[in-house]
Amino acid sequence: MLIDKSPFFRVLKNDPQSAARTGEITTQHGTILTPAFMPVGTRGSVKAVDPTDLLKCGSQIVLANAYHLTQRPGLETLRLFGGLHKFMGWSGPILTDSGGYQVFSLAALRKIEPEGVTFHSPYDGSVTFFSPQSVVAAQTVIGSDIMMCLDECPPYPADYAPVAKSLALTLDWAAKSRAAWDPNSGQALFGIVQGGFYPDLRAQAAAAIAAMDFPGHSLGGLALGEPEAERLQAIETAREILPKDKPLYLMGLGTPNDLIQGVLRGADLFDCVLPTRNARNGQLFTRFGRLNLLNSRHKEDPNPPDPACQCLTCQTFSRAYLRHLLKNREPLFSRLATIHNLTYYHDLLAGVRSAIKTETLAQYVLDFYAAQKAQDSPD
RNA sequence: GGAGGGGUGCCCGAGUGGUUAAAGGGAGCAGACUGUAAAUCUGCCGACCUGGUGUCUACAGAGGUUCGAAUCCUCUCCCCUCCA
Repeated sequence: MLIDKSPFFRVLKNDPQSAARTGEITTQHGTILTPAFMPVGTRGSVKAVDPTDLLKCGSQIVLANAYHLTQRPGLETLRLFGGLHKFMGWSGPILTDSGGYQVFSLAALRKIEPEGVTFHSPYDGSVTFFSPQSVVAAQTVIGSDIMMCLDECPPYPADYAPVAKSLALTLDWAAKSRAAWDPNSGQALFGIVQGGFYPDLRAQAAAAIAAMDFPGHSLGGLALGEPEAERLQAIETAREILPKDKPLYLMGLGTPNDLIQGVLRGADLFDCVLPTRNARNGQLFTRFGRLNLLNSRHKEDPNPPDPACQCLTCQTFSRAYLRHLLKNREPLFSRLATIHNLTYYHDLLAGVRSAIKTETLAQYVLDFYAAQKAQDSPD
């Protein structure tokens, strides 16, 4: 019997004036409307909120981290529970990062070799070796719907030669990851385009990754301190080379501005710790800029963080009360702030999807910046 | 009534003759945060003036010793513990 199998990715509509598009990614755990933002739940938990909160915020897919999960709780525990979905109580799609970012963020604790990376665990000091193959295997146990290749995320700034050398390693690992992946597993594997901010290296990376025929593509090594112009150039360079019938994921991005600029350059997926981390640190993203609830001017402010926001936090609580919770380290603050920031991020991209469909994206973007400018915003 | 201990900046708390406007916390104020070793980190934090090797005020109060005191001496006020 012939089964009509949905394609992994489908573009529903292209924006006539930019590279932006809206589409859908189909996984075994559900469909993701793109462009989409993925909240970061490194250890199988988006800090401060539970799966019910996530659904209410508009989260369609969450990100977890293969490196951290292998350290704790460990693959045996996850295997016992039948994968991360059941373990964490999230039945929607999951994307796992490989641990490539930890090659960057835990630079003092790892050693890179041609075959892989040796990490000294920040948890207990134990030593673990990660190869491209073992990382695919780990993500298979985790059961993520979208897996990432092990890569090396070079720091910024970096000279040409070391970036070129790093890229060669990442491309070698990508080929090995691709070979270790079972295309019929129901789990997708994305190749990662590195190359720093040298256009020829980015282009070379994009071409090489495209040739390996992954279900989707990621751009790594972004938002490491480089000027925005360089970041956007790197995205455009890769976008021109990568096939447009596959989803493009901008790893680690970003600010609301990064999301808009990414969308305009054809990005479909984003993830970033900013909405969740900054929430816990008292900073809320709103339609009119960032709001630091620590500031004393909110001490007696009866207004919600964002009057136009429909989230639980904005519908129920004042800035003054939220500031009170924050200053007294009440655990409730983290949840309420995270709910708001995630809702804002998801609303921003829901608006983008809608605007692309109605061919009003240009106006949507203009309105976004006009509103952001209404108050001081670092973006 | 007797014996002993103690009073330090908004709060707690180091410091027992000199580089002390006075460690360290906390509070307060501001900033940062981009594939999470982050409910974290950084800066400011006596007052004043144009941020300077500037002026003034300051370690319960008053007086004294000394070139120099939060630090030593005397008295006063207050607090705590134990014995009556």
